[in-house]
Formats: sequence, C-alpha cells, structure tokens
Amino acid sequence: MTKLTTAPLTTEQLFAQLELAIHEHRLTPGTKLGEDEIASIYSVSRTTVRSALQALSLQRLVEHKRNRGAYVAQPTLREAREVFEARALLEPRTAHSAAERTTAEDIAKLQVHIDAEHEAMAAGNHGRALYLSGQFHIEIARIADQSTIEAFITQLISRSSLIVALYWQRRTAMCESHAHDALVSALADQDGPRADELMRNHLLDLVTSLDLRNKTSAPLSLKDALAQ
Amino acid sequence: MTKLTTAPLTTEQLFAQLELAIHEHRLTPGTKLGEDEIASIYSVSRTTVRSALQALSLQRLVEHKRNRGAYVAQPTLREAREVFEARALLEPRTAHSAAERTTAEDIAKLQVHIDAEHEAMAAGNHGRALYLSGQFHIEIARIADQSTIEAFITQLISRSSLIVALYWQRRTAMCESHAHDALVSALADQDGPRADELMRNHLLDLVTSLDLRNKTSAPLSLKDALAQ
DNA sequence: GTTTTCAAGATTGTGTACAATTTTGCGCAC
DNA sequence: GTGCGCAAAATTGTACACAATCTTGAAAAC
Repeated sequence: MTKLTTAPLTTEQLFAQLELAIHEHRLTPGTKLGEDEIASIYSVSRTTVRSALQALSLQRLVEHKRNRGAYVAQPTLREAREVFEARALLEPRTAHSAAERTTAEDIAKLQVHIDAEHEAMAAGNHGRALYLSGQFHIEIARIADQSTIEAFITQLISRSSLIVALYWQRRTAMCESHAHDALVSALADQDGPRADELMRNHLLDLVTSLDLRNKTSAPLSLKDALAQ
Repeated sequence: MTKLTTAPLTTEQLFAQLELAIHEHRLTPGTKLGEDEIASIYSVSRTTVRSALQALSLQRLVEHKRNRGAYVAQPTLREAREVFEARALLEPRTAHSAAERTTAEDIAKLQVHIDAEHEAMAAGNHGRALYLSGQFHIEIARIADQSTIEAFITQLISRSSLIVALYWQRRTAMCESHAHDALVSALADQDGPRADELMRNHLLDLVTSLDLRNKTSAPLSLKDALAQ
C-alpha cells in the first residue's frame, strides 16, 4: 500500500504486511498463501516468505498443512470460544492494572486512537476500523506495562480478527467504540475496578455480537468443503 | 541423546531437541547458539537450524540479536516477575476448570507423572526433575481442555525454566512435588475451588523460592557484562 | 459408464552458495 | 604505552537449486 520504495522487503517487514492484511480482512480465512505467489508479489525470495509464514503460523494466524501449503487460519467454533475465554481471563485484570498507572500522555494517545477509529468508521473503512479497534486493546496492555501479557493479548486480538471475519453476524453494529470511550474515561480517572468491569462487559458484548452457537458445520470456503 | 538413527532431523525435531536441552538446563541462559555449530552437531543444514531457532525465538526461549546471532534467553528480573504474574493469572483458574472435568485416566496419567518426578529427584537428576515438574503444569492445562491457554502456559513454563536457572536460590528445596500431590488429590475429588487455591499457593511458593529482589545489577554472564 | 491406476505437473521441504554486516586482530600514529 | 583505524576473518541474512511429497489429469480395465 504505502510501499513505494523498491528496496527488498525484510522478513519482519513481510510479516508485518501479511499480518496487517489479515487484520484488515484483505486476506480472509481459508485463503491459500502460495509461497511462489507471495514471493513474486513482493519481489523477495521464497526463503523470506517461508520465514514470515512460519512466524505467522506460530502466532496461529496461518495454518500450515504439511506438504500442502499455508492458509489463512480458520478458527473453529471451539477455538473461537477459547480465544474469548482467554481474553476474559487476561484483559479485565490488565485494564485494572493499566488504570492504576495511566498517565496524561497515555490518555492523549488513546484519545487520538479513538478519533482514528471514529474516522475510519465514518469513512466506511471497516477493515481499518477493526484493526484500530484491536490496537486499542493492545494499547491498554501496553499501558499496564506487562510485556508478556501484552504479547498474549496481541495474539488473541489477531485471532479475534479472524473470528470476526468468520462468525460476525452483520445485524449488530460491531465496532461501536462507545465502550472504548468509557474505558478511556475510567483510565483517566485511574479507576481500576471500573476499568475491570467495563472491559469485562465489553468483551461480553463482543462475544454476543458473534454467532458462536453450534452449527452442524460451517464450511465457509467452497474449496475447503470440496477438499474433504 | 537417544538419537541413534542417522536419519536427518526435521525442523520440529531439532526444535524439540533444543527446547528439551534448555528445559533440562543442559543449555544455560546466555549460551551462544551458533548456526554452523548446531548444524554440524546434528548433521543438518543451516536452513533447518535457522528455522528451529526462529521458532524458539518466538517462544521467547532464545534471543535473536541482529547480525550477532542467537543466544539462550536471559530473562531480566522484570521479565521474571511478569512471567509469574501471568502464571498467577492463568493457572489457578485453569486448574479450577481442569478439576471439574478430570477423568480417572487423567488421574492415572498424573500419578505416573508424579512418580517419574520423584524418581528423577531420587536419582539426583535435577534437570530432568525440573522438566517433569513443568510438564505437570502443562498436563493440567491439557485436562482443562483449553488449547489456547495451554499454549500460553507452555510458553510460560519454558521461560520459568530459564528463570529458575538464573534466579534459583539453592537453599530452598525447589521441586518438592508435595504441592503436586495435593493438586492431584484435589483434581481427583473434582474440587475446583481447592485446586484453584492449591495452584495459587503453589505458584506463590515457587516465586518465593526464587530471588527476584532488586539487585543493583545481576550480570550472570561475564561475556554480557563486558559487552556493555 | 464407472472405477482404478499411473504418470505428469505443481508445490513444499531441505541443502548449498553468495552477499552483507559485524567482530577481531594487527599495525600505525601520537 | 595507549588509542585509533583499517583490513581480514567469521557469522548472519538472503537468494537459488535440488529432492520429496502431494495433487491432478487422462487412459485403460472392468
């Protein structure tokens, strides 16, 4: 997108490009990620592509089928529930910690972030809005100053993006960052318990806006349905 | 060790070998992991070695310094605290869930595990005992049937092994798997709250058996001290 | 007409070679 | 004698080439 230089991408840069594309739903679950294809698109060698794909695989963003290639991951219903259970375990407490050490700069940063979210929404760029919405949660983890938990949450956010792509029921207005506004308010007041509670409810809202009920089977990619 | 076949190792196998060596403290924090060196030891190409090292790096078991090579990670005091805070957040609840769905087979498996721990301790094989002690926690996460959280705990256990290597104060008897016995008992009774409590205390005991107090600086590797 | 088999094509997994960067050792100046 | 600088050696990062495995298509047998 914003890549105008002809300098060859490094592994980390390619990783970031692919990660962003997945976050913004330009790459949807089940999409095959052919190594030669990506290599030619970005003008890098397959070695670099493989390295980036392995990293994405360890973050559970792509699934590696032995001798069959890499595909954008398709979290099952079970995995989807697991991801949100893990988030429910980690994020409220993290928001609590974050509130207790929020600085004025943090608030300013979050406000800018939320403005960008609103802007993306207004522009109808749902992919961008979703990405920013996720980054908001990561930002809170960063404020909590817990890099280990932040890394976990980052992974969970990424996977949540895949889950949204698969199980979002369109009738609900997903990214109403109303909840984010309230969270910033709680953080500004350094009100740990309120931030905890708000985050807990926010996650519950997220889950209910998804359709995680048992379906007999939900093969969203024709290709995959035929493969079996 | 038990590698008698001349078949070339695959990436995952090499990863497992190195991971185990780190868990068992045969590789200690700060050790340089030269690519050519490992490649010749295991008779594989550097490609395979790099792949395994990248995977270990993403699990935070090795640190990759750009153009300077891979080293067995040296968690800082701060990281050490973070790891155990994350464990305190994840494991008690996971033990709670596990207790509610423990089967007879699970108990049998855990009992075998504990016996192996005792045996390794009796044999004075502390590395092995430490490894098994970690596996016990992972096994509980597996019983809880939460693969996502299990993956997180697995990583935290691995890093805990590094932390023990760095910050264990020898005067305490580390791996007294007394606590493990009690946990198995709680699981056998399907007593969730008790398992939760036991796990919480067990983790507290672990932390206090480490020396995570602030030191002005704790450069455990001469090399690293000189490098700065 | 359907099923099975086999070969050709395509794609991934691994090994090797080259380029870039860093480290290191010696020499020289001060 | 100490400090700086440059060149040689070593090590990592990337690109390329080959081997192994899987998919695909058609042809032949039933």
